[in-house]
Amino acid sequence: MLSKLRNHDFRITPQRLAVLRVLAASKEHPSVDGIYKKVRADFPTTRLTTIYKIVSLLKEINEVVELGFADRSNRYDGRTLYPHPHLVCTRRNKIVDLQLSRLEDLTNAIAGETGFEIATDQVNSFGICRECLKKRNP
Amino acid sequence: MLSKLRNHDFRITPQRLAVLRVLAASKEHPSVDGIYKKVRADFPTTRLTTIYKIVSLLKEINEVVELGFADRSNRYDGRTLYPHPHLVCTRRNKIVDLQLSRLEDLTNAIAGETGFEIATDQVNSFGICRECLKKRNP
DNA sequence: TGCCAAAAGATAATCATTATCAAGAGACAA
DNA sequence: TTGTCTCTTGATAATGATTATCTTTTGGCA
Repeated sequence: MLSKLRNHDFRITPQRLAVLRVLAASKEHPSVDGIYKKVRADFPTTRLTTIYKIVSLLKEINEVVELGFADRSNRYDGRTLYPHPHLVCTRRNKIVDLQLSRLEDLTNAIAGETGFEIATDQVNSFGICRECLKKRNP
Repeated sequence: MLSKLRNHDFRITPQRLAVLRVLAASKEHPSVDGIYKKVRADFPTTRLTTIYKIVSLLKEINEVVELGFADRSNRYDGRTLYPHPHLVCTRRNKIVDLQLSRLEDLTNAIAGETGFEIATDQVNSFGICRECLKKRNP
């Protein structure tokens, strides 16, 4: 993953490595602030503004996928680098990845019907996950 | 549409009527600021903060659907009051509605496979629309 | 017509994100 | 290994959308 940084003539810094490490280890789609808090555990001098710059950089070279929501709580996925559906549990505020081949079919159908050249997709479902449903209805 | 306002014991004000009128007439999914500018044409004393309150109210009673994007440019749809896919042309920054029965199938499939109780969906595709493609490749 | 709760207006605060610029540090050459 | 140069970080301020607070106004009903 840092080979991509090298290829683009970006310098390898401890902060960038730390962000990459956090992203690679985070299944929960952290926010910029979430990444920041984890990076600070190892590098207490790091500033939030630096995390923003690194994330923005990774976005540019497609090493991270940005998930945007209406409440402007952007989250980042550094593990699955192509568009894929997400399930958002609104009770726990948890985001789960979803592998769904049908998404590709859907995208192709949309492109075919409309003549759109589709660059990326955003497919999110909001609701309550199985675990939370169980807790409510024992 | 204002019957819904009455049902909820909300007062009918000129500003609310104006916002409803703008939403009903707008196919282009305006932002809060866009609504504001149009309302001001008729009611120059209206403030942006008022539009925010009205839109937030309409969101609560499901008279408007909020479309959230990663660049936190929220847009509002007052014409199609159930979740539906959108096509975003990133060149013109235009948003087009999409009628697609497959979306319901997709939602049902997701719910079935994961045990999620899905409340709402967000399906957006980003790319370049047919018209813009034509302009680029004459 | 008058009352009163609700809504609009005015203003300030908040919060995520971006911009600016000086200080610090990768990476490469000598 | 050191020096240098440019890119990156850190520190700080600015921006822009949204929300909160409080006062004034007004819709709806007696």
